Amino acid sequence: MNHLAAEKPQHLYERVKQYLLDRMASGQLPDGSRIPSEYELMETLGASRMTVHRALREMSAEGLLHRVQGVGTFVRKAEPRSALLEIFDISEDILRRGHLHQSRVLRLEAFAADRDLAAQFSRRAGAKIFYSLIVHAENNLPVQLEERFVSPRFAPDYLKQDFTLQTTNRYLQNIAAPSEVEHIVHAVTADAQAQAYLEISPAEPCLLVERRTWTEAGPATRSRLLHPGHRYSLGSRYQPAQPRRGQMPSRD
Amino acid sequence: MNHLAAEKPQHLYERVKQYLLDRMASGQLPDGSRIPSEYELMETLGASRMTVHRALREMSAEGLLHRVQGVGTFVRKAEPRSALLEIFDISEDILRRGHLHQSRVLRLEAFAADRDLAAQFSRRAGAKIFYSLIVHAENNLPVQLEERFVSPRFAPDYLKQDFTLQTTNRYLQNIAAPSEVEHIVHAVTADAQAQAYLEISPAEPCLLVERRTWTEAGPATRSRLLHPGHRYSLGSRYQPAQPRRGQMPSRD
DNA sequence: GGTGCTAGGTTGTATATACAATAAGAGCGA
DNA sequence: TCGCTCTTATTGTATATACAACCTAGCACC
Repeated sequence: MNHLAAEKPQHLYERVKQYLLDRMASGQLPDGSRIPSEYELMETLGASRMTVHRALREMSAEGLLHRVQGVGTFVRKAEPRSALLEIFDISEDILRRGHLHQSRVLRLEAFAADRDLAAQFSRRAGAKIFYSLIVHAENNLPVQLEERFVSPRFAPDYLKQDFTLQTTNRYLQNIAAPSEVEHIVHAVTADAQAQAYLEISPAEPCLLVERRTWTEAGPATRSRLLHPGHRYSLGSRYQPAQPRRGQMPSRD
Repeated sequence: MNHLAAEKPQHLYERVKQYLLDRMASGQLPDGSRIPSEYELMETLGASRMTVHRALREMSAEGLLHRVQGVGTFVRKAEPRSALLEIFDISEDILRRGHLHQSRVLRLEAFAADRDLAAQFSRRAGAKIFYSLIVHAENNLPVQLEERFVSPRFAPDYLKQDFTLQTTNRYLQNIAAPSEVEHIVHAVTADAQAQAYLEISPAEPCLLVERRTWTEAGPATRSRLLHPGHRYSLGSRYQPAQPRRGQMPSRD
């Protein structure tokens, strides 16, 4: 548990990024302001221009900076492209609306993975994988069917938890933040059992969010979050930062 | 139609990318296969290793390739899905997969807005609003029905454009980047007409992305992007930035 | 047979250098 | 004042080089 925020990244170009992120966070480089030129950063940080350039180019691609050839590099308001899917803890979502959140744990068990599932967790067929199936309700109306596979290596005590008190998501986040996350959003129809759990009609289209996470040690979790289409949708709203004058060359 | 595809990228590292995309599209580099090493590409394409390396690193960051130090570089299967909130230009998405993109403009006209729509654009009922309805196809299969309302104040020449040559998205982006964007993702069933345009069955669940943009001058566009659920999904994959792990919300 | 070491191939990072492309401003002249 | 050119600052691309990190396969050794 790194209560110390400033663990130094290993690579130099990452330290350049970190340096700028820190200064942006501390307010020394506010939104829209111009940051030091590549040459200045080169001297300040003792890195070569190519290394500084790489760091800035990547931060530009990530939407954190905006660069204009011949002019300079500017701070762009952090683009919460992940706001839509980064957190995705259903209970927080519901509580934020001031509604009642309840979980019903339908299954919580270990089982032997078939070949496909085992392969996704980098195991041999038959390896033990934890499994949970939970219905989340908002004001007593089901809004999410959460099916989750968890690597025992990642969360050995998964089966001992009481997930009516704490969501799986929060529990797993507290073990270790993933180093990589993948989300895929589908529109599907639920199978008969899922329809029963969610108390919906057969014709109801559903949003299916497939979420997979990895840590440095390998695959950690795989989940399928099924939402009734008429009760739930995903949204985000944000302001991309813009340079004060002149229009930006569309895309960096 | 998409003469865009044949256009030679100007920069060398982009040509390296294009070379690989072409070979991936033509089947010479199937999903999962190993691509030539940096040294081999260096000799084949006459670029330096650093340039090849940059191209591969970027394609890896884009999710097109998978690289393992000490082993090699492999083609990662390109699923038909768009990066969730980053690009959202369907043609770029399709072309990036090396597929054929075609647009069919069904309607492109002005009409008098009813009260609700007018209110969204901060106008009085009866105000003139531009409207377009376009089907986008990937390899001759419809993948998106794009319905769009545009403020005449924002894009006065909207109706004069040929949107088979340039997507609405790209045209509007070139006018001015929005200062604010909102996305909402729903799961729905299409109405009869949309089913016909998308060539899907009545039971097929669809992803509906509602997108609204604003500029400093006020509301600019409002769109509804409808995707057949079995042909298209939205996805994102990323590595959370380092400082984010275990980070406490600015208490110091 | 197993174990450990080594060599070779591949990707990852860092640097110095060179030149190109772009934008803003200084200076100058009509 | 207007318009033009030149200079300067800054970012963008390309290359050669060096070394580090990592994986695999093969081989010697016990």
